[in-house]
Amino acid sequence: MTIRLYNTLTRSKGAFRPIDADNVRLYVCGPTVYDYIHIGNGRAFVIFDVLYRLLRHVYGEEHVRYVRNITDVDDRINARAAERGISIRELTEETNAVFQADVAGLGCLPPDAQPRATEHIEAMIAIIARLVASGHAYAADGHVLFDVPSMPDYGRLSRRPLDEMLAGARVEVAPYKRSEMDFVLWKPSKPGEPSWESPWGPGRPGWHIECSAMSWNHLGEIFDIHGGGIDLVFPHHENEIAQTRCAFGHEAMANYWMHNGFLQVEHEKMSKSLGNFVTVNELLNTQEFGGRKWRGDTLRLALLKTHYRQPMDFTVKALEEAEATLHDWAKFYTQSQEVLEPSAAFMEALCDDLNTTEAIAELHRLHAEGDAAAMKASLGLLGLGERKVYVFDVAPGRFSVRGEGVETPILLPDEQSAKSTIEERLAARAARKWAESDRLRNELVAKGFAVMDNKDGTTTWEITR
RNA sequence: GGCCUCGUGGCGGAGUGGCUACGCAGAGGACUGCAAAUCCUUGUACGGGGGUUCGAUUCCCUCCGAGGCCUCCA
Repeated sequence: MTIRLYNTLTRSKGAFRPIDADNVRLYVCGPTVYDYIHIGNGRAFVIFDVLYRLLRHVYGEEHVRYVRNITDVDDRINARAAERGISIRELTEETNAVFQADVAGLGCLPPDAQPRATEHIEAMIAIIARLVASGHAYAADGHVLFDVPSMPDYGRLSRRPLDEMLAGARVEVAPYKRSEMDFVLWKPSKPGEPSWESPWGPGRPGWHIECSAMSWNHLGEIFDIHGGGIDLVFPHHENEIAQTRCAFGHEAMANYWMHNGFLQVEHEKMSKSLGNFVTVNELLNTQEFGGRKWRGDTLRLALLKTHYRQPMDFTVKALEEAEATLHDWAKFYTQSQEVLEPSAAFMEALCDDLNTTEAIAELHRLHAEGDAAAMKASLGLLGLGERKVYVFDVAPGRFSVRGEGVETPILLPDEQSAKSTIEERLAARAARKWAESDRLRNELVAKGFAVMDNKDGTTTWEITR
């Protein structure tokens, strides 16, 4: 099965051919752990998790290596730690712990490695040393800078010819730079800032060098796919490419560059000033967005309903739709214990540059056709399909649990009272006391149960949240 | 100013040179004490203008509109 991917390098979609099919390598830029990730970050991690799952499915679980870094040295981290009066270590540990919980909540598999920048300073220094030795970098005033004009095809990824960038530069140029485009590889630290020894004096790495060092250590000098948000194309990814290619002399750093589109919240750009900054943590654990907590799979489905390269609008309405869809699906697919292969149409959609939108349309078809086993397998590739539903059938004096997804009866605080309310309601219905029956039903609905009367005189109830 | 993306039915959102996207919402019906759930049926579309073509929503040009990047924000 051939996967086709859109490659930012070529601005076109083409067949994915790994360097080594027994060792398919994927690198994704992870978070800078100074604050909780927002839902836009979450979108990127969910998308590349789906890619990871697809690669594992096609090439075999043992033959795919996914690396997602943790950036734990950064000026924003220093600033935030000082602001909160805690140590940098405390801040990054706390933030990373929440990040891990967030991505797990979104149903993302743990990557094969999650390297930290602070553990790769030596590798960064090694790369910088190679760049200095080969004339692609120079030390000046305690800094080490990448000499951009030394790389003729700098700008290939973002399609910014060097001369145009120079002409259009609006940056105030530091005096020690030879060219205004040159970027920092190493810089001196102020007192109190994290600092490491280096051949150019004590200091800390620039931002871009971290990813070059970590991908090199964990995936090699050249690898298959590098992913991230579209805003990273320039300058971050462009600079990573410059560093890695000039240090190791290959034609590429990664053969395929994939970038996800931006996300808006309720038709507006997400920003702190607009007050619509939505974190994954608050979606999962608080009622701040839309007045309720959201399940991770609901967020995930909502994120995947839009193709990853498109800009998307994140709305309460979309979440409610996704939640209803998953509930319906779960009632269906939990009826099957079997897990077969994903359907051919589903695979075709996913292999076509991760067309999750079309893949989801196929899930609706499988649902309509009653193919629960194929649906479970297909859902699994999207990281969905783990939802349990609790469906109870009750006749006077008898409760039974229905649905293969239910191993043990649930233990909700309201469960006992729900049971007795349902018994009461059955009695009221038997006596044709409709007002009483409706009152009890409303009571149950308010508590989060759906109540459905069957033709045979029994009642079915479900937990809806 | 430079680079880039997008503009599809009430809403969300795929895709294609000629053939139903899909979902939600809506309408009608079956079922129900009433509901819910489920099932059946059903309507509405490709920003404007040119061009290429037997034929364009789908390719080209242009205009209008929305958005992103151009100093560390996914």
